[in-house]
Amino acid sequence: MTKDIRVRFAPSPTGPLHIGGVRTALFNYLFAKKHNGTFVLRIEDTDQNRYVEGAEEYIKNALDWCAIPFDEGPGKDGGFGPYRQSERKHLYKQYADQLIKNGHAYYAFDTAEALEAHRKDHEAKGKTFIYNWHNREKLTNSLSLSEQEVQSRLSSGNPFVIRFKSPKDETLHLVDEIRGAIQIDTNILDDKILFKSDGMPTYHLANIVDDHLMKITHVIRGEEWLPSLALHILLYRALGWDAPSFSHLPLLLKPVGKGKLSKRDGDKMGFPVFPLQWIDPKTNDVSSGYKEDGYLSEAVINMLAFLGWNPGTEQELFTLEELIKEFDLKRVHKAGAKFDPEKTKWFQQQHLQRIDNKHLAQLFSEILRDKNINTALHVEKVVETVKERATFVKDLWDLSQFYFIAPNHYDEKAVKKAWKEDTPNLMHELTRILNDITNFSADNVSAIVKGWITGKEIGFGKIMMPLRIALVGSLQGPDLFEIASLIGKEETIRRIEDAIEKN
RNA sequence: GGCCCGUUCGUCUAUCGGCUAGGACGCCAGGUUUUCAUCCUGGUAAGAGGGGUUCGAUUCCCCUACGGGCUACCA
Repeated sequence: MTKDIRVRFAPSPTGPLHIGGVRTALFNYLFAKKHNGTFVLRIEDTDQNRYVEGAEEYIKNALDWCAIPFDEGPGKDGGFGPYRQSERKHLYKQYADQLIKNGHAYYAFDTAEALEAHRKDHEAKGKTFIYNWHNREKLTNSLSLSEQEVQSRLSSGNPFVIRFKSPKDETLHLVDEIRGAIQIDTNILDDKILFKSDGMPTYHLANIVDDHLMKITHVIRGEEWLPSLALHILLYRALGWDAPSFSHLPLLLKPVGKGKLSKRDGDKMGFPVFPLQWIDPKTNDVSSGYKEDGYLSEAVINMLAFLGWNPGTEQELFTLEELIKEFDLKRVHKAGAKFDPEKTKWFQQQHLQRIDNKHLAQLFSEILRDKNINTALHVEKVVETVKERATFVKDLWDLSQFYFIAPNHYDEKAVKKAWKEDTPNLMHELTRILNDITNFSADNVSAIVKGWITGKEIGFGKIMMPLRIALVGSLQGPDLFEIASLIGKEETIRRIEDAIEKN
């Protein structure tokens, strides 16, 4: 029997979940579902100073909207809870103690000011201060101080941290599932703090302890963690635990310029960087979200999946189910990807087209309701005629409002181009023709009107263009006979008479 | 500065030693739509540079350049 696959998404509740975080969550989700595994959400709130009200709720709502729900997490215990690190606080200290006992960690009493002074000092000499074998003996810790001194400091309440004792002169052979073998010389590692003076573990300790306790088999996270991989592997070894497999995802970069994608890029270029809208609780600043901007979650997910991954075929349009079926970590690209808002729109447009007319009509009806449009028209038919030109559901209104509201003004350029001196007479004649039609289907009206035009031996444009102006108000829109048929004979004739009067 | 990761059209990417380097977005042109948009067809455009290895390198190795990340009692 193979081990059950368990993955986790472990965001820090320091603000709204960024689209890059959603991508990380998505890849974890896809991997888990592909292998019938479990997707765990763990809230990494060990830094109390950076905690932001509402951030956890936002994360959950975002995953919800994206339709990538977690199987286990806060409020959904699967036997490995609690899932907030702040609620697991009591668990970590014992492991830090164990590491001290085994000689893999030590107490350090250096103040932040003292360390800062060391850094400045080294910098002035053109060197980099690293708290490790180079100088740990010269600093204030349980390796340099006598045992009595350490005991007295501890019992007198002297603030301390616990640092990992990085091994000397060793070459680590690490494996990343996406990047392959990586070698690290342990001499360049610093003695990272595992346990803070406020009684909380740092990310490094909490992460390893929780991943172990929660039986995580595959760690899939952002590339910013790659430099910490050596430390993490060393921690597993020091604790005597088997390490999970690691995959580091490439980062999402700015559409233009240098660096990774940030909130400011979205503000500057006018595209959302967050799945859901976020209102900063302190400043009341509003950051736009894909949902509120009218994007379908399917489109956003599809777009995100293709940032750093591809199925190796030429298919680009995927449903979530298809993504699960095709997903493979081995096909994740290594290099960072520049975010492209234009392509996102394309995915949106494509996914909108895939919604069936009935469902789309339902979505559109909500907009009509908001606009107080009470219509006897068959909304599904309306949607059918304009759908293909829409990217967002909200586009449907601009594209089809003439169905519901007769034109109250006529596009000037169009009138100038198509409304000639003889037009009123022709339009009058047309109303008489239309009035005699009993079967007002698009096909029938089309056949009769076209036959009439042909018989008169005048250009189609002389009739079709003014008719379009009369029905739509401008020279655009779907097939004219479809429109006429949908709004019906009486309304069609009324609009033509209106146009004659007003032009 | 140090360490790690990366580098194919403007952008996202395919290619796992044989390439006329394929697809998608964007852009341009033509066609369909007797309108506009959609749509269809076509076009534009790429292996960072230099050394090796090899009969043959985009593909393997090295160097340089460039890009990215990390270098906190943040995650």
